Amino acid sequence: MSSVLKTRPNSTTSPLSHNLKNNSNYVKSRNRFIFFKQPRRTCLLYSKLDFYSRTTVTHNVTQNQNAKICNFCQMGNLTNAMELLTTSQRHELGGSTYCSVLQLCAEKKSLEDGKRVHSVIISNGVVIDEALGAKLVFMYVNCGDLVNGRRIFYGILNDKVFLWNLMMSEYAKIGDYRESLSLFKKMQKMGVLGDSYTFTCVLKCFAALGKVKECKRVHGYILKLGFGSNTAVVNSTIAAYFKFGEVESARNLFDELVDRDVVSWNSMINGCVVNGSSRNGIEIFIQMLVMGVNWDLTTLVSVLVACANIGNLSLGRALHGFGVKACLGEEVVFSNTLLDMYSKCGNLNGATEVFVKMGETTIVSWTSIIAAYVREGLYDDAIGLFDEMQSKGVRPDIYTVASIVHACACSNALDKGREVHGYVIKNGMGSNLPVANALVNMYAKCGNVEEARLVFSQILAKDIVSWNTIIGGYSQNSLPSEALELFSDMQKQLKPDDITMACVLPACAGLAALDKGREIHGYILRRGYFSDLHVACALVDMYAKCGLLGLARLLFDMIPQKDLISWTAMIAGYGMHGFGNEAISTFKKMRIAGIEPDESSFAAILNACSHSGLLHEGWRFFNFMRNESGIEPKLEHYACMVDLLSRAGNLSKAYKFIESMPIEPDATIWGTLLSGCRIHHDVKLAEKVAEHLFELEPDNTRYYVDLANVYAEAEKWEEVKKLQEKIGKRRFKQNSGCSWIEVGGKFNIFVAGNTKHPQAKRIDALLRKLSLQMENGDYSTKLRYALINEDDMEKGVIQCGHSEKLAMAFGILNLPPGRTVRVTKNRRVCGDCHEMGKFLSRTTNREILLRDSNRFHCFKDGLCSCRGFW
DNA sequence: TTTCAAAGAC
Repeated sequence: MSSVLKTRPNSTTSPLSHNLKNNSNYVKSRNRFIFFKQPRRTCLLYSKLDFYSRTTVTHNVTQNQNAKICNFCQMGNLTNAMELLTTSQRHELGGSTYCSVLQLCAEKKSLEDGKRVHSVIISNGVVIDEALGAKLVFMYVNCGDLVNGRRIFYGILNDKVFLWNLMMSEYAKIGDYRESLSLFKKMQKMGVLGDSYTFTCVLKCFAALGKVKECKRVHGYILKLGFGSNTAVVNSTIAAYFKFGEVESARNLFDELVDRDVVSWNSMINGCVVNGSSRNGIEIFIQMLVMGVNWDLTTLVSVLVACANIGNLSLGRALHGFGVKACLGEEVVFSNTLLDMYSKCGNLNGATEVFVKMGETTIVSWTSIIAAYVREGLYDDAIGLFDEMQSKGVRPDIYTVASIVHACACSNALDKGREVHGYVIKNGMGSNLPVANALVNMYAKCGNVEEARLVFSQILAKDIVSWNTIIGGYSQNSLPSEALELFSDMQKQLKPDDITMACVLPACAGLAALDKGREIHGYILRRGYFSDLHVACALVDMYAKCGLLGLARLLFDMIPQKDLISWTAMIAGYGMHGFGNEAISTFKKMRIAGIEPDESSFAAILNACSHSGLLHEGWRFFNFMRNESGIEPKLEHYACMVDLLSRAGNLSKAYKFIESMPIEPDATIWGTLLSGCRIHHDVKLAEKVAEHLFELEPDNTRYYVDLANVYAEAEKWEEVKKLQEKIGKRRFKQNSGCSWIEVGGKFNIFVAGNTKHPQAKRIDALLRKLSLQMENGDYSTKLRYALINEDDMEKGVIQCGHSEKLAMAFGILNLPPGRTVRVTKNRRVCGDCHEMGKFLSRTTNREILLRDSNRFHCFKDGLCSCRGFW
């Protein structure tokens, strides 16, 4: 083995590459158990075989013919050897001649010739004794025909351990570890004693099958048999322990190993790297250098992977130099690893340079360069490379497919994603988990939840990634109930991890499912997941959206390394609760902490300003964003500004502002101005604005309702009637407005005019009583609001039964005195209910927290925290 | 010995 590595790494005239190229046995055999491949051992074995041939096959043949054939064999001339063999008479051929030709067939991997030799042997009636049988087995196995190899092997019942090893290692090589191990059992039954090669193979098989106990038992057996200091055996024991994550045991074995070879060192380095301690792997490599141990291609590859894992570009570059000096530059595996290292260290140029300079490329090279582009967010380029690769006849494998599907997911390329899905099905890759999971993610990210669910349901052995992906998919597509349902299904089969938490918490936030959120928080604390930034941030967001702003702040303060997203979550939390000034001071603190806002954090701060009516501050942020941060405002930013202007009564300014926008205003922008018109009773402008809206979204009921209310509030009843008729003719499709309240972990959902609830009568009685009190007291019912509401559209009747009112009344009736009533509504709160909320809070001495689709309303002592900004 | 899949803010 070490003969390949005579060179010192720094030698400029390194024959390493030369050796690697000319000694084809080396590279290909590195990971195989088969000992024939090792030059020295090969000779040993061959001489053994020849010995058997010479001693056991009878020589009653013409020496001349046999000598000729053997001569051809020695020269490697299979064609001539075959011709002579097939044209010779039976009596002219000796046993050793068949063996020589079979040997050559095996070397040349010519199964066809090998089979012909076999049939000649049969037709000549030659007795297949142990030696000839062994050669036949060797030929078949070496040519990849394990079935025939095994048939003959069993026929001759050979007790020579090397043949058993051959069979076992070949089965292990093709991944049939069970067959390999069953051979080992048969071998033991027959009383054939295993040698170091046998145990190396047995360990490899048990390790591959994940059989920890069996590996340890074999380890004990090995020690008993005295193989405890055999380097090859210890090397595979080290590898086995690493496979099970028992880093300490592996380390101890290595430390106690006297004759360490390069494989021992490589096993150590690679074991550390795959067990998540890349730094230790690098340290061991350095130790190797210090001690002057020769390294090889495998060493460099493992250390490069370590560099990629921890982003150590400078060491990666140094290793690049090492490799080139050692003439490994032409090794495709080296280049592939190098390419991936540059990419994972964030150096796309380096990766591209390696790729371009590569003489020979493989599917791994293509996949790595595609993944490099995906990593940098250059999805279209990645897809372009994918197409280019295919046009060059390189067929994508599961790795390529998983990468490209991911690119499709990130760039919303549903059509391309579907095309790749077709390729996956056609090529039977659908059962590969990373591929299937990537597909689920792609469909979900492209907003196609049904197809995501379909692919998910077809995965037979779903893993944690599959579950997290589908739960996250539902969360992101605003289907929180489905996400929570899947979360509970998942718990029946798997233990959720930190990523599950980050996937499911937004669903709790979406539903304002405080009890569920608290339960998950408990789980997070028990498992120590709070240290994960994603989890912590999702938790802050969840509490803010469930109305516990103080707790959100407390948790936010506990995050040691706050990033842009956590700051933004907190700013948005303050904003939706109407704490504009706190949002601003948080924004300032963020910048002091050295974190610069992006367009999302500007959206959060502008929203906060608009929910608190902070007009001047809003403008300041807007200008700062445009002029100093150099971020081009998007629709959501413009919407905040229109909101601020129009609420403050600057309606014509707002109109001009919209007209001056460099991007096309959407319905949300115009809708915001229409709301402003309603607040300030500007009928004329409202009509003008509504025209835009009816054109942009003719099926959206909300804008008809808003305009109708503008008319109603101006007491233009004729116009109201006309609009109602217009509405009546249209058939609107929409989700119904509903409100819900969580009591005792159970959701109570109310829709407008709901009379089917078990407590409907009690609720109705309470609301009637309160309405009467309102009319008699300070609260003159704002009838104008009640004239028409979006919720009334479905029922067609105006009634005192809006969902949020029902939910608030239910909360008061069912929650203990003093407990805050938390209600969530999927649309904006109606004015009538808003008044009722204030009144309820005073008469029942309760705090009522109502979250509508826009923000929080905290009703307390007859007042609302929104101060009219909603 | 190399290539792949899941999470947080607006």
